[in-house]
Amino acid sequence: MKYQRPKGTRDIYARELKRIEKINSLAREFFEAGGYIEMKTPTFEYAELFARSVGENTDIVEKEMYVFEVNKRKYVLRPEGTASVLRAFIENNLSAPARIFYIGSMFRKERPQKGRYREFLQIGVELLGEGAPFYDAEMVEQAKRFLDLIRARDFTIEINSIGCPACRKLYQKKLLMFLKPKMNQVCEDCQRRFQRNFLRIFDCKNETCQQVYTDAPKITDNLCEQCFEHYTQVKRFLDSLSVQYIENKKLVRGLDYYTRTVFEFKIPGLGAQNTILAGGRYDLLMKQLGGKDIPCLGWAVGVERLLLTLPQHLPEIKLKKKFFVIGMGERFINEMIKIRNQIQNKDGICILGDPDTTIKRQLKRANRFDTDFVIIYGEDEEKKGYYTVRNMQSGEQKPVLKDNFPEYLKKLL
RNA sequence: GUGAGUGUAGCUCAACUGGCAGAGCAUUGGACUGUGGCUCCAAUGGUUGGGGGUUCAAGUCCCCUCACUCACCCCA
Repeated sequence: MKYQRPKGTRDIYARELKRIEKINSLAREFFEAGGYIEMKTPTFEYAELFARSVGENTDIVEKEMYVFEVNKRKYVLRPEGTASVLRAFIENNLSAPARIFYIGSMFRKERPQKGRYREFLQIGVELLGEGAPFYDAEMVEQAKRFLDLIRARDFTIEINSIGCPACRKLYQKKLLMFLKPKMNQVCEDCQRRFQRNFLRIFDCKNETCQQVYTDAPKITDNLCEQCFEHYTQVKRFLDSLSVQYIENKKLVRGLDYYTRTVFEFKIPGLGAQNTILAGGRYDLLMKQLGGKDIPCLGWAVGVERLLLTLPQHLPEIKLKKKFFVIGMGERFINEMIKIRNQIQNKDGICILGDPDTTIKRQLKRANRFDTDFVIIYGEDEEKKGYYTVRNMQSGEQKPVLKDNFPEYLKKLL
């Protein structure tokens, strides 16, 4: 094999592509009905943008971005959508509150595994300029409705509050006091995590680490008064909205910019990558990127992971009927074309057989193409002025007068 | 970046302790000259991922390398 696609990328075609397009179009309708506008931001951005938003010392920035340099300027293929949307919001002087959604490829240079690619599709939404707890709850409810719409099943909703920098600072001290004597019991990764992004230790998959953390103080129980009040109200609104959720005090986020409410939607049976949708509040990011000091929140869903969880036939895709035109000799070409055009104009799928070959061979082709109906045209048909229409499933076959064919077609389609 | 597993025909996979590289499906042709699927017969199809080594002999053992898969890190 001479050429191969780059590691972690996919060639998407036929049914798979149709399913993705279907999800995308459902998403568009869904978000537009909710008053959101679609935004397309560039696939690449200046590298600084993500260092500042996602976090200087997250792995995404340190080792997972596709960085390239042109004329001494550093660019990256975007690893996520939020930073770009905020940048665009600021740069285009949009007014808050703004409701924006996006659909597009993101890029991360990770080792691929199940449900993980180096180029992957995300659908995301951002609600810029709303700080009230009602909107936290509404976004969770919106995410749930979206998954319901595309008929994802068996997902669980986990929520938590990771507070603001003020409560986190006090909490960090408390956690350190608890963990200091136990540091030698946790894995190397956790020791490193504690230095860089200390909340992430709760994400560790190591069981002995988790045992240590079970008794550790949680950020959720150490929120400042305002954050606590906010979180309480978010949960109250979720109850009013009849959203079933699990409160997971160990739930944290990998990106640096999150504050207060965070949530993840998980589905079992996906291997290690069981989070299909995630989001939360990021009240400080807008200002950090040079915009006004306004609170924001959002979520994003990984399309590939989503598709892994949906049964093959979902989302429903209307199948067009397939036709195959058999001509019994080159001199029937014009009539074959005429038949084909009639079918295609009425939104049917139609391909032509090679009139130089036998009817047997053409039928075989038609069969392999998974044809619904075959139209046969040859000397007999010419003489008597009809088309022979063969139903490939039942094998039934009958002559249809040329004049009646458009009418007959309508019934078949 | 780290670890484990797997690479044999277009696809799915066999091949004992190192001893002639095979089967099913698919493809092509025929049985069957304007009628596909089913059946039967036959044919085509291979640098065993690549390179090196050990050996009389390597798909099999050793080393290197590439790719894929899963997991870790990280994350949707």
